[in-house]
Amino acid sequence: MKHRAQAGNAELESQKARSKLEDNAVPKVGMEPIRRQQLINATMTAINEVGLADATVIRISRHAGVSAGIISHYFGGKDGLLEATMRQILHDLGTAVSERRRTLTDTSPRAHLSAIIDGNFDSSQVNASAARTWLAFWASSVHKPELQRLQYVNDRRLYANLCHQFRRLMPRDEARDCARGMAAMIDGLWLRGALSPEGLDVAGARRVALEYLDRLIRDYNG
Amino acid sequence: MKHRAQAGNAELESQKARSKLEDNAVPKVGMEPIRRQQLINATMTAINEVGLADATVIRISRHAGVSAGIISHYFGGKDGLLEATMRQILHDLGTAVSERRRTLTDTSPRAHLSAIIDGNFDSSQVNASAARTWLAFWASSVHKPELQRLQYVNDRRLYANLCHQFRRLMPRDEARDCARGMAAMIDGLWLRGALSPEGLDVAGARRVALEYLDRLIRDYNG
DNA sequence: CGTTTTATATTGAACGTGCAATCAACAAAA
DNA sequence: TTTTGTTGATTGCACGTTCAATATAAAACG
Repeated sequence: MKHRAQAGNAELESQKARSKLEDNAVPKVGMEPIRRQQLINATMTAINEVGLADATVIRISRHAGVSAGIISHYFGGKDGLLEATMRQILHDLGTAVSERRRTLTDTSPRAHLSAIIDGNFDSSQVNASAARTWLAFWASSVHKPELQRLQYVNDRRLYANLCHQFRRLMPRDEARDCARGMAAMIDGLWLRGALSPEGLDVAGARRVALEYLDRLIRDYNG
Repeated sequence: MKHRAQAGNAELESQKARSKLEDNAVPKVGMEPIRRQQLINATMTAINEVGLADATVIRISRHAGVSAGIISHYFGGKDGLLEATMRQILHDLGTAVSERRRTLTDTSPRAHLSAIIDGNFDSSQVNASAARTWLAFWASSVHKPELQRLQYVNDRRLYANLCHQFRRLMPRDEARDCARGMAAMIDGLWLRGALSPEGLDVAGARRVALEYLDRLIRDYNG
């Protein structure tokens, strides 16, 4: 398992350096996890470059350095790849958040809440590829039940986490509004970052979000 | 001018009632503004129904009760129609905001700011068609220069309006952060409303946004 | 007033393009 | 020999655009 993962990383790192000939000449076994990861990364790269509408299977597979047929082979089709890509992004977000919360020494509500905020602005999330892919999935999830389900689960998790921490500080109804507001603030900063040609100003976004957090809890806890 | 506009409304209102035969039998002059509006409305309806990716010219034109060729005739092509649709939405938003600010009796910063908030949650903006069309354009504006330009202008206008009002209450740097935060809050509530299957809870969104506003200005002005 | 001419409005079949998916063929590893 | 990995030409389909054809409204004319 460890070895395979390392081999995968090595493959990925040298992906651009390898020529097509080398690639053709070395069909090894155990490629599936490597290829899947390559294709997911290539999908984000392609969406960042030309948008979801023009991210064709040929374009994506070229970015991954493989042929187009591979996508159907490993993901059953383009839709499967897009779904896997969204899963990856959601998974990375979940990891970024829970990792920060796990390593907290301070267990106060404020500490948890700021860890949630920081996790949402983690570098794995705010780079141009991830941000624009997020945005594309937001838009298309509205009309694709499977993506909608993924988006909904993620959304509820963020809200529930926020609500639970605010609940430690204030009555239920107030906590609900605070969680609503905080979730909207995070998504809004995110959205504006994805739309901005310069990308998200992480420091600025964190400052605004944390200041909002402090205003929300000022009346209840220092 | 007045007559033509009224004829246009009459056309629009009876749009669904008229049969194709009637339609074919009555090619009148002065149809351009009517058709343009019909097609823009049909575009939003189609995007609401199946998303931007599946909003084909045939689907849109069927919604408008005309043939597909008309789109190229009046808008030069599908892209022209999409651009005109985004322009319409931005125009409606601008109108909703400036109308509320124009009729203010109270000229305090808080009154202006809450008018801006209310305008952004105006009924012309928060219905499912408009909200989902907004979302679709957000995503595609990233890769289409003309849509990006429109989106950017609108964005700066909101930010500048917010900043100007906050500036009346506090120093420049603080006002900037407040405007940043308020803009993110509005967009975030909007985004979450567009993603939610139940649509935007306008009353709840206004409450959260206004409460945030009051927290921001509490230290400076009652 | 009736008739011809011109301008405007609209259709829908035809066309070319570009896409995702398929699959026969091949290559290396086990 | 079987399993796993990969290619790329082929296929079929759906899309946006074009344009010849048609039909009415308005204008010009006698």
